[in-house]
Amino acid sequence: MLSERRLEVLRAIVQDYVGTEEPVGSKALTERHRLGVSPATVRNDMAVLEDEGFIAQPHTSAGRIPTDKGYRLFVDKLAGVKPLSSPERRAIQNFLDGAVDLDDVVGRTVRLLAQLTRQVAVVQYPSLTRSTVRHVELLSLAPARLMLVLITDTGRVEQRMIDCPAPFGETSLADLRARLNSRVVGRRFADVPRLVQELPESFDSEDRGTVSTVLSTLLETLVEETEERLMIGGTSNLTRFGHDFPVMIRPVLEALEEQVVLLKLLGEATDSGMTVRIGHENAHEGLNSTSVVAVGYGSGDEAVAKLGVVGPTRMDYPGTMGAVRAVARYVGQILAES
Amino acid sequence: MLSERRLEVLRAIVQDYVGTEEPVGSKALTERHRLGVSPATVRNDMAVLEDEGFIAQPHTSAGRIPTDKGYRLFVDKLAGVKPLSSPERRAIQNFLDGAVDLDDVVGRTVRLLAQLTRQVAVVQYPSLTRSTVRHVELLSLAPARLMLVLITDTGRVEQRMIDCPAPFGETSLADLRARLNSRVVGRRFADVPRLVQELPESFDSEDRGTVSTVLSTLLETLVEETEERLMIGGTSNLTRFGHDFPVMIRPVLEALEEQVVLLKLLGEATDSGMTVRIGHENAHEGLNSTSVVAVGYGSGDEAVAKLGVVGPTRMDYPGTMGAVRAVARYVGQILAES
DNA sequence: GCTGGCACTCGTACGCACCGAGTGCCAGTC
DNA sequence: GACTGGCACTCGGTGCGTACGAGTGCCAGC
Repeated sequence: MLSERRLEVLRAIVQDYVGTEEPVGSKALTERHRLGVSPATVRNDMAVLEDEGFIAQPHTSAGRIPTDKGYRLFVDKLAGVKPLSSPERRAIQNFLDGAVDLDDVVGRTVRLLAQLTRQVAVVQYPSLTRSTVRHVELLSLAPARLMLVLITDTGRVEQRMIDCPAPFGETSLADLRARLNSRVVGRRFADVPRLVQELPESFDSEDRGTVSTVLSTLLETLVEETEERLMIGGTSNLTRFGHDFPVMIRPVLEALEEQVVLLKLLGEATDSGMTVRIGHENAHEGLNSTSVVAVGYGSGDEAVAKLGVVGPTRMDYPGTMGAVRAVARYVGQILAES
Repeated sequence: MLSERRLEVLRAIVQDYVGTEEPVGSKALTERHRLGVSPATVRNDMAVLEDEGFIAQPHTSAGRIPTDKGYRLFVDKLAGVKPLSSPERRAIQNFLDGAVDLDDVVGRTVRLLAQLTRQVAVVQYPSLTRSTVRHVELLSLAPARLMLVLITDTGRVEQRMIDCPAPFGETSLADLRARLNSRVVGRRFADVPRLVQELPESFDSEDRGTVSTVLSTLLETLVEETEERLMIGGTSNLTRFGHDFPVMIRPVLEALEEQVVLLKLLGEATDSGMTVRIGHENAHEGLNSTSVVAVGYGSGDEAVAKLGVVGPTRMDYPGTMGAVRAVARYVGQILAES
């Protein structure tokens, strides 16, 4: 186990490196932090920290920089989450309150996060799996062509075309619409399949085919749309990545374009509490020199989706975590209100 | 007026520079192109071209590179639009055919364009102004709370909540829904205001307030949503920008994040035909070292939206223009079918 | 009007010396 | 035993001078 002072040295190294973006040496450390010991002692501590793999030297005769493992220890043990200032909180609330619909909420959230953290922000649209149904609408576009519109409690709307096996009268349509809604409105998506299972049986045999088609389209929509959408922003912050950035930035931009990668990234975050993945802890290779801070957010107690930021491993973890957590909370509130 | 050969020299310079990304000298030119004259003659021609402002030297004793004005002449007079190969055409069609809904069409288009041109692609969602109404749906969520859903012929769906001044019965609702649809379905958005103008008068006085509210919400939606959405992709292609790219890329990424800027950019493109804006021809400062190739696309004869790419001024104009034009055509077809 | 020749420019690459931040180690001190 | 001051050493970065060569402009000659 590392002594208290050595941890203190590690903390100081992380803080200085994050601030200056330059390898930090023993002398500078003692000058900028009241460690109460001489540079020589700090050097000894650094040697130990390096042996343990928490810091490294880019080359001999240079200062030390934290390794992924060093950041990990810093995040887990040495740093808390820095709460936002109250002006910041107010600004968040004001900014999010102006949103008019779900797209707008997500869009504003992305911009907000990117601005607060000066990093790339990723926000997942509220997931359908945990949402409930607000309304199902059926429209007749042509005698044998219907449109199914599904509205969720989070304000999301999905629509699908349906080609019916047989013409379907307005009365039957109204009937189906009413029965469908009475069964599923207010229910969770996960429960819908069970709830509509026996619906076709109560219809005339001539309509049964269409009813089945409608239901299977509905179920398909539920499943397909669980494949989530997301929005990203603040990519210009990548230019602040570092000196050797041209080579770093490419794979990151590429990873950010792969929605699948990002969804997996957010998906890996644990459901409750904040997840921080540092450097090589990220499964995707292109993100090996980035850290991801993610957290779930939701309209109620439960998380319906996740949001987070992607930035260089050399980031201000306490500040970033504070911003991410605060934004997630406010977005949750906004969703609950609407 | 420039002689035929001088134009030929300019064309050769543009082609070589686009290919090599290096200033091109007189000797190299004569070697790579059959100009039929000696380097010395080419040098004279180059001096003239430089006087006229078509090419420039980064520094004395370096080759020449085209100026914005040079590219302009190249695009206008010296180069055509390079048609895609038929395998490419087939690939486009196959790729776009798999789309399931509007979001998917736009998403696929962006990826396709980015991949074909190896540049940043921008696709505007089909505009509502020129679309027609496929259906208007009204749902009663609570006694005095309605939801308005507007479905366009391009497959776009917009929804709005409405708080009614007074409770609104199911019968009245059905009545309003029917009358509304009979008036506006198949009509262009621009015509809707006129068509629904006198609708409230035919309702009982107690319902009239609600009807007016509904109509004004509908009109609002039409107007507000004319503020278009768009999707961008292929930003990782920016890394291929050039050597001095860190300093170039930042303002470009920033510009790309400003939807307003992009919309203006596409908006400036003329309605019919392809628009190419080169370097400083772009109003936005951050895009002064990029060129924008944009074209309108639509489901019928008329353009409903625009798409295009943003890349370095040093781009393969004929190829890019070919790809943009081809993609726009196929997207138009897809939209017309659905 | 085109061409070959020639002097000139200037950016780049390379070698080299110097500087200084930072280290590791060791002997001395509390 | 832990800390400190001192010291030799390493090595990347910087500045400078030189050599090189691509490319130019100009001019005389065909």
